Amino acid sequence: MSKPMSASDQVYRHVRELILDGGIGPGELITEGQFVEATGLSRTPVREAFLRLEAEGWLKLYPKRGALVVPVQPEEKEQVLEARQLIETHAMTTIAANADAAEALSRRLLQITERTREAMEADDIEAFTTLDAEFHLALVQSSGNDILSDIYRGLRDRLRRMTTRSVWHDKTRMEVIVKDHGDLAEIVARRDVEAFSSRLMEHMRATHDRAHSR
Amino acid sequence: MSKPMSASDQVYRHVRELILDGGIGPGELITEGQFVEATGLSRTPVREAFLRLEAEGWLKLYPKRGALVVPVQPEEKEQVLEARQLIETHAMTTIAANADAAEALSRRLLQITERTREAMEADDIEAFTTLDAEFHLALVQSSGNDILSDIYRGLRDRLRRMTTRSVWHDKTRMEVIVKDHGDLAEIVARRDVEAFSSRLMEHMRATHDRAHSR
DNA sequence: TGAATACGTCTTAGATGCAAGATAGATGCA
DNA sequence: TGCATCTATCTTGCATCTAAGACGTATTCA
Repeated sequence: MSKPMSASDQVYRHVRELILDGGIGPGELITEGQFVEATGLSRTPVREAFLRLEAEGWLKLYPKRGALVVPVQPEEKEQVLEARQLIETHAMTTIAANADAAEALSRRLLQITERTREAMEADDIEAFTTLDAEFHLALVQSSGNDILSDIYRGLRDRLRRMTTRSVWHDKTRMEVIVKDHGDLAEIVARRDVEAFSSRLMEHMRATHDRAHSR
Repeated sequence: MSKPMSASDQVYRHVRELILDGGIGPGELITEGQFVEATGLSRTPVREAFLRLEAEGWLKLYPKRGALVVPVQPEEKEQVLEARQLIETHAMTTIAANADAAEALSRRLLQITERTREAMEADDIEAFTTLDAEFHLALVQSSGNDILSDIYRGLRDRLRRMTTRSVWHDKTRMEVIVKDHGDLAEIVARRDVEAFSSRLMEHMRATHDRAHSR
């Protein structure tokens, strides 16, 4: 890996990972001191990491009090899902206008899906989640709009914090995900935007929103 | 105003404004020292501002060398416009599903447009641009998705750096903007998504993309 | 002349010092 | 006891210091 990995980068990733994986928990109040002790570094890099995390919306800094891990609003999941749906469907619309692109993408997606299935069979959760992300990102990226791709990545991170870990450990659920991805790839080949949109909606609901009521 | 306005906040806004208004120019290399001198503050707050600006994508920090004002990619404007179009149209789609909401929004938009016209006639550029932003944001916000609203705000800032200042000083152009907004508000009342989408596209092209060729 | 290298300067990464704001718990008073 | 206030402690905002990386330029050597 080609990483400079400065001290503040390390702290940044460390804290970020804790937040995303739920190791810290929304609403919790953390301090610089905690991580100075934990990492053995000085306050400067810890401070910089906190600043960055605040800029990205994970923390809210309260002067002389500490840093609050921004709580997840109840409506946030709905909104993130809506935004992801919007961007992915838009990408699909773009791609559907070009038969060659659609075919190439479909092949690529099937390939990723195949690797995802292998990861599942090998019980490699790490690889599975990475490939799941890769699938959706490949779709968005193939539309060629880097800005939307960046936004999409951000949305995915936000969702990650809200999705129960158990999802990625449930074999049945993993199978459903692989099947969904296969279906979606096939729909891409057919360039059927409508079908794609509704199938994607089901897929995301099933994955991230087990107890969807409305 | 309810602003804590810490030292680093000040530097942050100062530098950010310079970048957005073109006072610094893409591709330029700036250093902490410059702003330490300019502001009389110490390196710490300047550094924090730089960090924040990097996190938001305005600067790229090169270790031991300085901070590069991220250059605008030639395709970036296209992509930002596409993303804005996507989000605004999506908002319109949501709103069109609810007759009452559509009517309320339309009224609100006409109101803002009226104030915009007044600003134009009073030659108050500052107020004019603020109200222009308010118009579009009101539209997006009325769809109720805070996350999309935040994203939209970010897109607007990016665009600001790419839009010639002259746009906001050209009386003719200002008149066109006011007229466009009036049209859009009226289309919202009619709940005609298709018309809205194409009218919006024209509007944004005319405003931000004078020399659109493709 | 031309390439390698040594050196001086500029700039930042990170450590530390200091002072002030915020809070919780102790203390004093009615 | 109940309430106000005082104080010790915790935490951060900002300043400053050290050291090391990156470059440009001058110097040396062939």
